[in-house]
Amino acid sequence: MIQLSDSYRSQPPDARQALEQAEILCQQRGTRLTDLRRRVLEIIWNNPTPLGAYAILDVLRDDGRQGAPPTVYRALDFLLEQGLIHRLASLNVFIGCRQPTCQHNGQFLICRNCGQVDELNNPTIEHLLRLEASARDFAVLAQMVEVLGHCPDCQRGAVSHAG
Amino acid sequence: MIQLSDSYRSQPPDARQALEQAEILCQQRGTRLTDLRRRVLEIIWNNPTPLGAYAILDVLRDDGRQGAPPTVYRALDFLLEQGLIHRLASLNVFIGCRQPTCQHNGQFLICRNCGQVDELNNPTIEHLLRLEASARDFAVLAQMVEVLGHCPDCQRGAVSHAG
DNA sequence: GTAACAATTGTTATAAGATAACATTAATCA
DNA sequence: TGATTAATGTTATCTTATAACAATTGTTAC
Repeated sequence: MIQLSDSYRSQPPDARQALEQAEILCQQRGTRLTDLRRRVLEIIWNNPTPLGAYAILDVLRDDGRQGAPPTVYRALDFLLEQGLIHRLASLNVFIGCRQPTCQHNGQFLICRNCGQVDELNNPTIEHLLRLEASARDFAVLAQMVEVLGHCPDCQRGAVSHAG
Repeated sequence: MIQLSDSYRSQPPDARQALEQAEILCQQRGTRLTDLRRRVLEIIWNNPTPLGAYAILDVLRDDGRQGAPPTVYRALDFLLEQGLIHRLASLNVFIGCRQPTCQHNGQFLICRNCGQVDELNNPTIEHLLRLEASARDFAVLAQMVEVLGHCPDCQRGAVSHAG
């Protein structure tokens, strides 16, 4: 009997809630969620699909903020360190983490058509990878599990593409 | 009882053998393994660690060949299509496939220190991912599973870094 | 409060990875 | 052989990411 992981796409991402949680987490950890960092996190959560660094920069500039690539990348580095966002290496984009309280890597279903991403958290997969690694004396720092394909909507012929 | 996958690092990669097999596969499929494509595959296999596109281009130029980025990327696209190489998205590098005859995605243990990569093939992980996907009506095109960490040698304090 | 120090952000420049568009050459086939 | 397709050459450009240093802001000791 195989247990599937919880799904998170069904719970629509809530930017406000994510920001509140981030605030609390950073306070607990003694790290500083500055204006810039909070705003970057908010931009990521507000978008229906994950954004690249330069797309985030564009929004910051629309805000009237100054900024160059390092501005964004530094904020992203902080958010990654705090486990508040994930980076999807196959698309070079960033997505808000649905469960920032627990250390995890997550697995992602990425739609190539519309860019929508579903974050899973199947502990068996994570466990199996750790098992394979330790059987080879390999010390794991991070796992990247990304599944590329087509989401249900796009299979049905929806034509909206990622913005 | 969990079954671990075969390991491939123990079998040292053999460029000549890989090229022979590629030749046969392309012949069977009616695709053309041209001089350029064969040479790119050979360059990838000859290197102990996976190479990026521009590193491959450098070697081609050392050969005395003409070439620009598209030259390499087109050859890489062909080799990817034929399943003769894999692309590691977390490092933007390319590695020869140890079992090009069967359709698979593979899992990779990538050493952040020395760049060595071990290709696994744990069918359970692949199966679990397909299961998770189909439970969400997600149509899978490709899986990307990459584990970043430190290989046994580098844990023991070997200091050689990726070239 | 203020000086000293650390952390964050601003700024310029550039590195690294990838592709678009079109010209040229090589292979295949009627 | 000429027409057609596939592959490669070539130039330019786009996207992603980081290095290096300056300016600003926050924090702490006094």
